[in-house]
This record gives sequence, C-alpha cells and structure tokens, in this order.
Amino acid sequence: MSQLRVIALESVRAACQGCLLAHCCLPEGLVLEEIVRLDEIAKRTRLLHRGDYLFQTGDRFRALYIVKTGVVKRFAASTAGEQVVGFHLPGDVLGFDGINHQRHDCSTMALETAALCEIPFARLEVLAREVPRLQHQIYCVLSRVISGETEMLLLLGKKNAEERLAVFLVNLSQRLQRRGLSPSDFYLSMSRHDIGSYLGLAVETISRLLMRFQEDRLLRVERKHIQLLNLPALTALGHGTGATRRQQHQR
Amino acid sequence: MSQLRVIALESVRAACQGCLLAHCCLPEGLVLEEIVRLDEIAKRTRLLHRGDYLFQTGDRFRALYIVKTGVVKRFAASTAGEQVVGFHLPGDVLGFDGINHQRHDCSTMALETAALCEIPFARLEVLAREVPRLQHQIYCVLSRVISGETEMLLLLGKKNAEERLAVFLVNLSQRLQRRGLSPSDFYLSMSRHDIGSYLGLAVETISRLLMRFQEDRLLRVERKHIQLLNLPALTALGHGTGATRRQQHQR
DNA sequence: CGCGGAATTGATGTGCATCAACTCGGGTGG
DNA sequence: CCACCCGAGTTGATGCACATCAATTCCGCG
Repeated sequence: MSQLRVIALESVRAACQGCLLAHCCLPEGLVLEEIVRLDEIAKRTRLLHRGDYLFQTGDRFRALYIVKTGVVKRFAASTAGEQVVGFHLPGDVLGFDGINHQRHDCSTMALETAALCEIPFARLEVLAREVPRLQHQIYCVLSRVISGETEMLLLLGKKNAEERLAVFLVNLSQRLQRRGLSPSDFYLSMSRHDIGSYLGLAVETISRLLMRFQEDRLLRVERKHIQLLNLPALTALGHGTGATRRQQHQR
Repeated sequence: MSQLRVIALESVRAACQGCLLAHCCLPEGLVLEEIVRLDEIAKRTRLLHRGDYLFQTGDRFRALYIVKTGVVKRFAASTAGEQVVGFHLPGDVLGFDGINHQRHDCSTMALETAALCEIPFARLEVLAREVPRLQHQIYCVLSRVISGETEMLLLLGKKNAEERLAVFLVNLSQRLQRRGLSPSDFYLSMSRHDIGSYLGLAVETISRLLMRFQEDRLLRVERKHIQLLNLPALTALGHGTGATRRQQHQR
C-alpha cells in the first residue's frame, strides 16, 4: 500500500516531468499527495495539431483543460466575424466559461501542436470538497482569470495601438519567463491577424507598429521570430509613460 | 431546536423578503435550509451613500459582497486616469478580484445609497465544503462573471459607438427585468462620464448618441430618466444587424 | 440666488481602419 | 527540383468615426 503510493509519486515526478506538477497553475500550493489525487482523476492527455479544435461554441461542458505544451487561441463569434479573446500558454487553465450554462460560449483552437490535460469537472468538484487546498486553488485560478480579463478591458478601453501592442509583448514575455522560457527571444505562433483581433486593431496596424518598434530599436522582428531588445522601454510604452511620441491624451 | 430552525426560516422569508433569498444570485439552486446557513455566516448589512467606497485598490481581501439595493460602480486605475469596469445592480456578487492575491485590484463606489451583504470568504469556503450545492453555485457565479467580461471584450474590441451604447442599454434593461423592475423605464444612476468610461467612449459621444436614439424614436431620455421605446430595434442595433446606418465593416 | 459640476452642442483634428497594390515564403504537384 | 500558387505580411494612399477643444446651457445644491 505504502509502496503503491510511492510508485504513484514516482510516476508523477517522472511522467512528462509531472504533467500536472510541472505545467499547471492549479497545483501551486498543493502537496505532492494531493497532486497525485488530482492526477488520478485527469483523463488521458489530448493531443491537438494546428487548426484542431479543443471545443467549440455550444459544445457541452465536461472538463477543464490545462495546457501542457503548445499554444492555443480562444475566440468568440459575434455578428461581425470572430474575435480572439485569449492566447493560452503551457500552464494555463481553460474552459471556465462553460460551468454556468453547461455549454462553452467560446471556441478553442490549437495554433501549433499542443498537448492538453483534461480534468472532468464533476470529479474535480468532488475532489475539491475533500481537499480544501485544491478548492482554494481553484478559486485562485478563477480569480486570476477574472483579474486578467479586467486588465484587458482597461487595455481595450483606454489604450492606443502603440500601448496595446507593447502591453501584449511584455505580457507574453513575462508569461514565457514564468514557464522557464526565454523572455526576450521567442516565436509568435499566432498570426498578425490573430494579434490584431485580440487587441482590437487591424492587421496593417500590427505590421506597421512592429516595424516602428524595430526602427526604434525596441525589438527585432523577422517573420514570427521576435527578440525584445529594450524590455524596460517597452514596458514604459505599455504604461503610457513612454514619452516616445506626442503627449498622452487622457480622456 | 426544531422551533429554532422554524424561526430561522421564517426570519429569512421575512427579512427584506429574504435578504439573500430574494436578492442574490448565489442561492439560486439552494434549498431553504442551505440559505439559512449562508445567512448565518453573513455579517451585518453594509450601508453606503453616494460616493462611499466599499473597498479600494490595494485593500486587503476579506469578503464577497452581494448588492441588495442601489447601484455601485467598479473601476480600476491605469496611468491614464481611471476606467469603470462594471456596474452592479441588486443581486450581483462582488469582490472576486481579490481572492488570488488577497488584495483587491479595483475599487468599488456607491453611485446612490446602497445596501450590501458581506460574506467573509474564509467562512464561505468552509461552508461550501459542507454544502456541495453552494460550492457549485459559487463556481457558477464565477463562471458567469468570466463570461460577462468576455462579452465586454467583444464589445470593446469590435463594436462601434452606436452598437456599444445599444448593447449597454439592452443589457441594463434585461438585468433590471430579472430583478423584477421595469425593463423599459428606469433611472441611470451613473453619469454620462461613467458610461463613457465603461464603454471606452467620450462623454460627448454618449450624449450625442442618446440624442440620436431619441430622434430615431428608439427611446426617450430626460437627464437620467430613460424610457426604451423600441427594445427590438435597440437589440438589433447592438448586434450590428441594425441596418440603420451604413453597412457594417468587418475587420 | 448664485455657484459649479454635468450635460449638451458645434467646430476641428487625428489615429487608425480601409482599400489597394505589391512582396514574400512555403507548400504542392508536375 | 523547380515553377507555380496562395495565403500571410508589408507598404502606401485615403477616408472617416470618434476624440478633442471650446462655448453654452442646464440643473442640483448650498
């Protein structure tokens, strides 16, 4: 029995460096034994290729998903076409939109080959009741999602194109760093079109701004490959404190 | 004992027609006994007057709040002044932004005299563990908040001024109706400035659009008093299907 | 009654969308 | 293996929706 437990722990440590352990946000703050129990209810990893849907608007809600590798975009359809409402990197948790109505109200598609961990929500709810720390972590993740969306509201409501793109790049950089990847040298797996849709801007604007940032020595861009050369300046730009161009209008 | 329970139930039914029963989103789907237990952990009602803060950015997170009467606005500060990120009517639940960091990252202020029910989060977590239906309801409320913010992202990212204001009015109307109030005749307790900030538009634009809607017989407006005269047309406008003006650009 | 913030109304400016033309690169099939 | 093709990206010219500025008017409140 104790041996079984040991094996379980080992397997968690081993398997893809701890599918949940290494990659997901959820288990921060959980002890190893609790992670094992979480791992037990997780279904087999789902593998998606570029263009594959994880779920679509209207699909029945069954599970939450944790991105293990790859990048996915989340988008919703309005009458004027679709808009990207989020990009998700390894460690991000997906699917909360479906809890309320038992149906997803947005779609999720892989931008590159991606592996996701599927956690049936019904079983998660039961487990959360037994493991208070897990319950608390779920609340934290939900709270973080809400805070993140609120930040996007500020971005879309008050910031100009330059600030939006700067915030986007800095934010991406920080998230990559948190995953142990390079914060200043990375590939954009999403198209200019997706970025524009996400930031409420036209493709052409994204293109022009990237060129301008490059001229200003803030970054180097070559197709989908980005190198951030002056992160502090980019951060300042994003906060509207970059005195690069004309003085900031305040509404 | 049984008598105590009876008294408790009665008091719930009686007190402001069930402070929690009638007004809050949370107890939908709970049985009466569960509502009583929720009511037991709720602290005394907080009363705010116009301009009073419920909490401010940086305040320590302790509790969730349910609006019982009145209207409050939630806003966040960026470098370019502050932006309204939500209006909350009776029945709405507030404060989720604070769970993650144990600090609120936005401020909340009463727009008119308002009464709020305060539910200490730590005690709510404990109770949720014992009452599965309550736990599920909390997830549902959080999910609804996320869906609502995603909808705002679509609005700010893709819709023009006309559509934004139409969506805002229709949405307000629906929420009022759900609370048993008139969906077509109400007071705007928020200023034009607040509405503009929320919708990412200038005060002058709000003013001009309201006038235009009035000319088009969609509504009647006199200062803060609004009467919606043609809800279907307004709804259509909000969805971008209103062929009122020029054809819709799609990005 | 008179002050001050909120709202309206008009005139002007501009940031970014839109349209259009062109280039580039990568995948495919002959 | 190269020529072709097509979607993605870039670049330039133009227009417009909405911000901004400015001047009243309106109303609530002391």
